[in-house]
Amino acid sequence: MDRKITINDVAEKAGVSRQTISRVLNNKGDVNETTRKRVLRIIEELDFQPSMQARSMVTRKTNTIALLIPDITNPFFSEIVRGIDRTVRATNINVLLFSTDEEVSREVSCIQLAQNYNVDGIILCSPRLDEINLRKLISSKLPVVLLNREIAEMNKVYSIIVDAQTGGYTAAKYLLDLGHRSIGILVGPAYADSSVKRLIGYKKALSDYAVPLDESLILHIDHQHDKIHENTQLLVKRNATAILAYNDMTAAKIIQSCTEMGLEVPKDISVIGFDGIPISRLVNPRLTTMDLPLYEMGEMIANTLMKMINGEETHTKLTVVLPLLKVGQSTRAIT
Amino acid sequence: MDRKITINDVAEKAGVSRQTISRVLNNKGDVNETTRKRVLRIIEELDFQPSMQARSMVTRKTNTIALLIPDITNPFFSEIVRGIDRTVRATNINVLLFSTDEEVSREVSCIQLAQNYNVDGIILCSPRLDEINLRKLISSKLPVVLLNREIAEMNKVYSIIVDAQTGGYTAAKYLLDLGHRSIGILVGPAYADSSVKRLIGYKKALSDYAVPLDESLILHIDHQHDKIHENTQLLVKRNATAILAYNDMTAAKIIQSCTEMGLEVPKDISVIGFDGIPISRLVNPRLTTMDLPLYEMGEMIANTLMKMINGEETHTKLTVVLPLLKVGQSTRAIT
DNA sequence: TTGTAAGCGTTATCAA
DNA sequence: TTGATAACGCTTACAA
Repeated sequence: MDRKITINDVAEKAGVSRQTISRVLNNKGDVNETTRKRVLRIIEELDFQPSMQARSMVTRKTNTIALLIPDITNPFFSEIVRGIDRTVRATNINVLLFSTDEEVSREVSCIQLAQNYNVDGIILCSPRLDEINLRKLISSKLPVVLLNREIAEMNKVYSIIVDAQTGGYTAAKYLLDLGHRSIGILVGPAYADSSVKRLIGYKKALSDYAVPLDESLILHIDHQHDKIHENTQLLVKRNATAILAYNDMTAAKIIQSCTEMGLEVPKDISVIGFDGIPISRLVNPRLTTMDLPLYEMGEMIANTLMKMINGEETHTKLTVVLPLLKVGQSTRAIT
Repeated sequence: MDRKITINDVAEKAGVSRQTISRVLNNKGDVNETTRKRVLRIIEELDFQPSMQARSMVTRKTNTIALLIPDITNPFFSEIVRGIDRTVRATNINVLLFSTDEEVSREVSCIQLAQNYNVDGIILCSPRLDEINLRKLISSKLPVVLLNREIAEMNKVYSIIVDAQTGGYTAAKYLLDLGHRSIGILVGPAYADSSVKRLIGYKKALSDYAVPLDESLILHIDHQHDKIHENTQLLVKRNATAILAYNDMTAAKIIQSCTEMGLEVPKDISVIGFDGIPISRLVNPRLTTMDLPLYEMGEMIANTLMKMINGEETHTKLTVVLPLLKVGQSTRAIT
């Protein structure tokens, strides 16, 4: 039964103390060049892998961050995760991934877990987590970055949020400019801040154009059972000439539903997405969407967290990302 | 400066030894019911989070597995990851995610890192990693599961692979049955086993139908700079009436290129995808594709790895997953 | 330039 | 039912 090779095995074989091995490992303190070479050779020979656990215990650094997101298969998140991963990688930090499925109980236990792991920092995307648990987390010494979640009077936390209101406004305004007056909107669950904000923007645009608000054109979808098809049918039945989709994935499904109903996009009905994920360019017709710099958002998140971890003061407490209109072929002027 | 609460703090406050706290924590050994209650209350009060590092050091279990994949934004992987994550979660195991971008040097260092973390097991998807490094990993005591990679005479490892050959054969046969005789194929890089196998299946189908092989219809694409548009143009110029795509994402891009060239899919040209990712149902026209049970593959991978970790003998050393033809609207019979 | 001793926070083992 | 002691593998601080 072969035990794992430890620093002691290396020390013994090299005929030096384990402290010297440690010095070689960490390039710290002076080590005789001959000794260093020999130690390195022996490390290689024995295929010695220093234990991060043991190291963490004394350095109080794990070089690991926790990442809590609802669903890794959602391209919105996976793009951001890629940005985060690529960025932290350069600093030898690794990512512990927790998928939460937006279940609050799971989020709470994942946060606990992350703390058990003594991660150096945590990135949290969780629209539903209650304020009490959120504040508790932030009050701990652990550096925290929030994605799409703001919290008042907490200057120990950094948030990056999408300006959903302006996004909703811009998208609606664009359709209004195209002549649409009956615009349906499919937003996310009502508890999500982004849904609320998106609706405010939408309503503001309508009112700016003196278009009376038709509440029946506002529909909410649930993350789990989305019922896009039913909702699209409803909106069509209610004479919507354009639809603001919850996100690009939803937009693609809406277009599909329209096609199945014998409607052509954008000839018969316009559809506009949100997020600007890679797929938005691949569906047919190419989506008009509110584009977000997802990868770059991941970079910003990671960079800020790393600064916090290193104890550097960050002046930025909040980054607001503005979605930009990217015109594709899923919208057109009404005649 | 508030240190982290340790088991000793709890012990002191509860007026018992730390061993008793440990017993309560692990439900191991007898503890007086009154004591247990008190200890639990104090744990709650102090918000004590046991350190996994310290625990791991003595138990030699980290409850963590490493997951090495090329790219998390690729839906093929993110679906599988979701299956893995959901499955291991039930056993209180967590996932350390390493994105490798298919760079061999990074793969090697990630494997090292995973070992530094003393993970309990590792899931590896790395078509390019050299056999020497791979065998070295497998020879260690660490349980390993390979995705889309077989290795000979190694009965310490479990592989799950897609039957790319049959997949290529079935797809090509389907197109041949539809009357196509000039079938282009876009496969992945030549070093990837899956590309080679896919081509073998494709060629076999052609020969079964006595269709002469036209090498100019076989194109390889690179993971990084895919040049789908150029390749599609080439195939069209060479009079392909159908194209077998590398995967669904590629298929969507091919369709887009065709559209830009003024060709209609499937009227003018048929396109068939591979993998059956969710997007295949959302592009227009809906993709005909070789469908794979990605989520379930993730489950299988996770379950097998957990068995290996628990020291249970697994009779299965290899799972071959058969892609099934799922007819959509991107293909049609030639007249 | 190198070595010795102590300690990180937990569990295992044995004794009480 | 509980406690004392050693051990896990490493780094830090100090001494040689």
